[in-house]
Amino acid sequence: MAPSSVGIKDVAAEAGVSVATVSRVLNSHPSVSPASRARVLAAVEALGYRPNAVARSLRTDQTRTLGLVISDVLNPYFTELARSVEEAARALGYSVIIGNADERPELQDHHVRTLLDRRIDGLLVSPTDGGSPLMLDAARAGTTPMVFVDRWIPGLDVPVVRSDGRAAVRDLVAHLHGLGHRRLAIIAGPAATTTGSERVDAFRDALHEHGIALPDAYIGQGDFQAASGRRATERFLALPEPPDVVFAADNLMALGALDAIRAQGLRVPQDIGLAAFDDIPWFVHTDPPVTAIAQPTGDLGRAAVRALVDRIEGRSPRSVTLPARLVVRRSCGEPDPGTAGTESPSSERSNR
Amino acid sequence: MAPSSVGIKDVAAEAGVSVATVSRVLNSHPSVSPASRARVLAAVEALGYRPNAVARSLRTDQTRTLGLVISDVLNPYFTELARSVEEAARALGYSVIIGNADERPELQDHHVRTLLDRRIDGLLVSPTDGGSPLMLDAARAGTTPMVFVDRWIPGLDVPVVRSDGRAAVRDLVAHLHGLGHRRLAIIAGPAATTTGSERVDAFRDALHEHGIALPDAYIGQGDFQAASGRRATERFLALPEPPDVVFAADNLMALGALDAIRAQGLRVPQDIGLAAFDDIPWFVHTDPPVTAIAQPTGDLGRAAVRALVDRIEGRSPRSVTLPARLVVRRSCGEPDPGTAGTESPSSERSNR
DNA sequence: CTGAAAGCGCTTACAG
DNA sequence: CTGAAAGCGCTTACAG
Repeated sequence: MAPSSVGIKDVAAEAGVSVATVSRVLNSHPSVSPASRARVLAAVEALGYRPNAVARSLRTDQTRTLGLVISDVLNPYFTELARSVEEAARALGYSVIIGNADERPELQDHHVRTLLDRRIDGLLVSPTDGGSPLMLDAARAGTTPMVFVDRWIPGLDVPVVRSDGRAAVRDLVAHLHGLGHRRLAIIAGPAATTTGSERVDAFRDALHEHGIALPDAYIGQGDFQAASGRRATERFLALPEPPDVVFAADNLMALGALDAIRAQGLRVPQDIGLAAFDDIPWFVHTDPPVTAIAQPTGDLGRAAVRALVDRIEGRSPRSVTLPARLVVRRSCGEPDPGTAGTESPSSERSNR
Repeated sequence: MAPSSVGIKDVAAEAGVSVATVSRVLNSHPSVSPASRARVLAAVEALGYRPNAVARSLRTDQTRTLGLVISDVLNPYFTELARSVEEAARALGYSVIIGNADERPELQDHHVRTLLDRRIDGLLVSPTDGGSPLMLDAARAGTTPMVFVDRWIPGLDVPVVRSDGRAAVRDLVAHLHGLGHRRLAIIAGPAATTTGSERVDAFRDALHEHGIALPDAYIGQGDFQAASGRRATERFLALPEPPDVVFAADNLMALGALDAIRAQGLRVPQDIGLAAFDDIPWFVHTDPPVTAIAQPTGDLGRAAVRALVDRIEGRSPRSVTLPARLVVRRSCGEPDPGTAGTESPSSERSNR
């Protein structure tokens, strides 16, 4: 039954010691006699006592809690990131509170504010925009240790844990070029986000290496969510010269692109090719399987937690950049037989 | 710069009033003179003061926070549920802390315990098992208001918000029967979970109405995660008489089933049909599009929050059961032309 | 090894 | 309308 209204005083009374002694036992302070310890433990057990974390936090000024503000929970990439963050944090004795920004700066700020008010020990953020005043203030004040993950805000003294997709994008463009595609379009994320602008830049640069230009009409402005991918793709398809291939800067916009393509009764890759940034399990089973750039999501989450906890505990972590890699499937046309990068489903999901 | 170490005392000093007055202004207590209010507000602004939520919670004995323990974050169904829960909670002035059980009872208990220690105002749970001692204790003690969502634990005085899939399962079986399928198999969730057992029962009952039996060999034991769906399907395929159609009791096991089917080089629906409980955006684009039973996920989340907040505020909510519905696509064979239940992508995702 | 006491940052009767 | 003071449930020097 153990009514949770039991306090440390009740335990002290039951054990016949002072609350100080109870507290010491609970915090495994060395100087407690074995006898007292046993009595306290017995009382704790008997009463079903659980320390009030709120009171403890107020007193110790630490919550053993990390905040994680992600851009979009409906995005499997962030969901996987959140999972690995929670796991790594738990291993170090921290809880994590997740805030979902839904790609909306105001919602992001709402969560950051709430998290800060709760006095979390550290904050992991994947910023939805170029830096709201609140975010800039928080980062510059430095009161709460911060680390950026996936996306970041330039010019701030905050470690960044992310993956670099430049090489993979270059591989992708080489792959597309090899298949004979020349009209290549991209659905970009918001220019204010680092991943939004970087992926376009990397794409443009890679095209340039092949002597291909990236006309404005081939840059669709998306917001990393499905609906924007659909709209951008509709616009591409309405062009006098539609692209041969569309590269979606994240998996949700690729989903939207598939919606748009399907709505027009077109086929992938015969009528138009599709590739995506971020690889997810479903891409193996879409019609056709989608060629994608895979990030080492689990590693990113773990590295981010490590960096943040380093900061919290007074060490000075450095930024971490991990490589992404191209996974070729069939959505841009048949690759030459024997091309590397294809995979079996078992190898692909072995770590789930 | 507003160092966050500013406390209410600093504000009081700056405004030339007592901390009591500052507190009253912050909590919009009526009896404060306009002059004092203005001075306090100015001081708050000048110092960038933010109340310490930990201290406030300790004092008021409420955290304005809801806990949500879901079975698996990697499951898009729960992710969508979590999103709607957070949204509904936020509208009522509550934050929500999500705990991911990963379908593991110990992990579920870990999160429940942590949440209770943090003195959340209410707890929403989708139990991973039939009821751990901790969960039973918490529910019976009633110290923290609780509501079950999706799954529940029988015999407890805790409101349940869920969707009833019986009718939809019957529709599914009728659909399969109409297509000429007679050997129907199911990949079940853990028998200890309500959704695990209910879906098998509904399936068995529906088969019975058509004079079809459900042999043990056609019941694959899964755990709602992808790998188990793969294993169960491999076993089905190795049978002397493999089933015509496999019904996966959730979307992740359907993903696993697709993996297994693809690994054997078989085609859906020609070689074997597939249907799933839970509909997700990707099912429109898999090869082939997957026939699924859709739950009103957003409504469930909202209803769950409403019920929980009712409990917290002293009202007595009743349980809520919403219907699920069958969405026919092509993964079990071509439906007769003109059959209802098919849909366009736009109508389908109009609420995202 | 142990206990009395102060104090973490707030809120809220209570008295004026 | 306002302030002094108590107290939420803990932890932790301090003194013994």
